[in-house]
Amino acid sequence: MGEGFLHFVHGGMAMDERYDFQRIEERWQQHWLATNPYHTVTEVAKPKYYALAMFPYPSGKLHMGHVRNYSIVDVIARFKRMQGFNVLHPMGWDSFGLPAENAAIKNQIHPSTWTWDNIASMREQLRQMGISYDWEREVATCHPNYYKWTQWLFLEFYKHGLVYRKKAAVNWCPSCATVLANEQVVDGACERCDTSVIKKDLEQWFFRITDYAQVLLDDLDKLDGWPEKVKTMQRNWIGRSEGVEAKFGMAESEEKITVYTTRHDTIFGVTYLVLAPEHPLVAKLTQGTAYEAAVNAFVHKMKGLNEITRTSSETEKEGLFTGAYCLNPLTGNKVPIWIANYVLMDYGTGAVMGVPAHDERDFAFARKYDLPITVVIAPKDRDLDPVEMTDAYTDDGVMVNSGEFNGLDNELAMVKIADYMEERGLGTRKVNFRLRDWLISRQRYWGAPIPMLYCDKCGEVPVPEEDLPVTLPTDVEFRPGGESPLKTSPTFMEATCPVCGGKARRETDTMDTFVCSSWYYLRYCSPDCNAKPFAREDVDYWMPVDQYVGGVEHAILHLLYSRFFTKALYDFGHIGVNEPFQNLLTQGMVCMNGAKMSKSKGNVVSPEDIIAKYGADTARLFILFAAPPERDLEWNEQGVEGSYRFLNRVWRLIYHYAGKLESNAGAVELDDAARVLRRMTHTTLKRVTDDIATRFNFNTAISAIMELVNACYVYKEQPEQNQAVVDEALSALVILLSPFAPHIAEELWRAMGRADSVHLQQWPTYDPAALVQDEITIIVQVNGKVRDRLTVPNGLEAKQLEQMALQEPKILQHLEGKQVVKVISVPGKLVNIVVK
RNA sequence: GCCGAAGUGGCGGAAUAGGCAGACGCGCUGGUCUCAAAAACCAGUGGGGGUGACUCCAUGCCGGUUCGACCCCGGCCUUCGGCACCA
Repeated sequence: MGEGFLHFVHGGMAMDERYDFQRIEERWQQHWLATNPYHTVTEVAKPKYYALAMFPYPSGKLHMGHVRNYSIVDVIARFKRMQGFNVLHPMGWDSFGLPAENAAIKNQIHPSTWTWDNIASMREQLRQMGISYDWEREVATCHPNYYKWTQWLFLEFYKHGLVYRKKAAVNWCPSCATVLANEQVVDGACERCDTSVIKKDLEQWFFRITDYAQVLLDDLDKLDGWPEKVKTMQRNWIGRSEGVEAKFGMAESEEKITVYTTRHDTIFGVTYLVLAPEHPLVAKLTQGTAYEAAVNAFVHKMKGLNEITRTSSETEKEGLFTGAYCLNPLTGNKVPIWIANYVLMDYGTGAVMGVPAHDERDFAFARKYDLPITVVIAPKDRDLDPVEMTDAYTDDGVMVNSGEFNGLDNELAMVKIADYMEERGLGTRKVNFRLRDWLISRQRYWGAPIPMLYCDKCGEVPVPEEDLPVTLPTDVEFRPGGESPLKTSPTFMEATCPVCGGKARRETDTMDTFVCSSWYYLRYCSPDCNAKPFAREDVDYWMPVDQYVGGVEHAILHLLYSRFFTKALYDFGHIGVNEPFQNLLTQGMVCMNGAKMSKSKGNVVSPEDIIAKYGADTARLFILFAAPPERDLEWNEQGVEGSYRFLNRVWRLIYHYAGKLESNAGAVELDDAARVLRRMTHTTLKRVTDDIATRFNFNTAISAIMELVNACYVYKEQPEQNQAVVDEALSALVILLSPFAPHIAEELWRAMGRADSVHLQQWPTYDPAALVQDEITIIVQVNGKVRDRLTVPNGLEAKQLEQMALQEPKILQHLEGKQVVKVISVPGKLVNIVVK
């Protein structure tokens, strides 16, 4: 046989007959804790690999979703490490946030105490999982050494004009008593607590993410390693559209109303115009008219409605005529101005034109209020009669009733009309985005304080860099209410203006926790850096993250904000990459009885219990075996027992051989059984390597390892066994198992007499020569149906196979009375005989 | 409504490039061992028909391409996820 990459088993550590997972896991966890074998440093000469799981909020308890997430990344990290990469695999805590503060109010415990206690217990649980983290890089966003730099970055964005303060109608969650970003409002409700969100007019801080809308959209095309689903969701969220802002002059004044439309080819068909109830012109148009009272009542009613009912497409369209008219810029026709619930003030211009013939929503509205319908685009195959129409016609067609544009395809008219309007000052082309600026102010205590001051003389003043961090005061009261608890701290509020030296007032709002999590992957590169948020040389080496893994629930929020941060920091010249995450894997949920595991559904299985009962290796193995990573996973305790049984089976196999295999005295001719086992060893090496490296299909990788174990058991029954072949198989087995079940693999490795760690081994490569089979099975089909199997020498050519197939008695039976039309012969695979 | 993903045994899932459908595991059935049980080990396990060698059916449904389709194309159905008055 070949020289083989492995040595022989000759007794190592004494081995228990029983697989005592508790003792084993504890032993190696202690060892890893003491030696931190996964500590990594920047080594420019070595190829790097940055493996990252989304860091958790420290709720205090690990759940199965965490276990799955971290197990997946750990396999990748261990695999890459064994392949010779310098692997960065850090862990930390997204540790600011509301639950800590709610606990403070409820239990009279300080958020800081609550949080750090939780971190301690979760860190312990992670250690019990045996994940290969570099614990020296641990970060916590609530630590002053971290949030100092969050504040520094805020000021950096401020300096570059990407942070501003404005008064705006913002989303307010009455239950959380704070404002929310658009992204945190789901179906008009708070994404945390599901309470209906209301609008409040407040002075708030914003990040100018809209400046990056176009590049955030464009660069999605570069992210080949991201799931299409996530990119689609981001594209959707950014919501780019191209259209025209058209100016409608008033019939009886000099006012102009600007509307935004993407269907300027239909402007000739405008029969009414609608303003958002909040539109500033509404009051002006109706003041002192007969319509004023009714319109005011309508506007008042709309303001009282919450976000859900107001923006749901289920909601009946409701509107009211204002009594005013404007003029169609293309036809000069008088157009009535309405207000309606479905027009939103914060998109476009807050005013839309109504073209019932070619827009579903306008059609419904026009039918309801009996507004005229003018057809301006005709389908090629029929005529449209406004009276007969039951639906708007929204497809392409030929222009009609459109003056000089009649007869053109509407797509061409789109261009011509835009040109026409621009030439005459009737409108301008405009690109619009649905993405809004990111509101980051939170009226809560447990967050990074926004480092700004207000001076009566100098106005808004940033806290100087040398005064950072602005630390959270401890003399605050926690009580439910709408004001930041920081306002209850006298020592915090009062400050000195760094510009004039006079009295200044501190900003009391804290930052959205998504700000903290938008750059933590950079801090991991140089967690101890004191002069900057991160050291340039470290970031240059480690970034981008090679593989990021987390739940799809962050598809927009965290992933979009992080991309924005990376791009901005790139533009400021602080980092050399403009996308943070090269490859993204969105793992599926952990379910039980068909529903996502959750407290509210009462179908939760605690990782602690599973680890206590079966051990971490079993838990990891099952969770990786039960489904591929992207797919939802159905938890099944019997499946867990299966994984536990498998580890026991491996244990007994090694136990059987440990100390009994002796050094082989040179090359021996292998018999059939030994050759089969050796081939199995090498096909398994290939399969497992491919499954991990190219597809992250850990479930099939584990299946392959199981098959190798089964093959070893079969070979164990051989009276004459080739010890070198067995040793090679067992060594491969333990190495292949090591990323999945690190504790037992280490224990077995040592029991096999190895002095060094299995986790420090080089990932083995397979011997292609060992895969070669002398004889292979060829299937023989007649009309595509399998009729026979032939065992033939490997390497026969098509013609030879065909001849052999045509001589088989079984095949001849099927050919009887038929005529052979054609024979397809694929060497190494099959022969298909087509008959009539 | 729009966008996306997925539908394969009793269950979780395999089939990597269009070539043996159901790997691996769970469950179940039978057996060995045992006073007995558990564990472990061995055998079987998609459905129908046949004593049998065998044979027919089968990857949500209908059609197509192909010597050959779980896989490619067209049309539907169902489930899940996202978006949802964005002008």
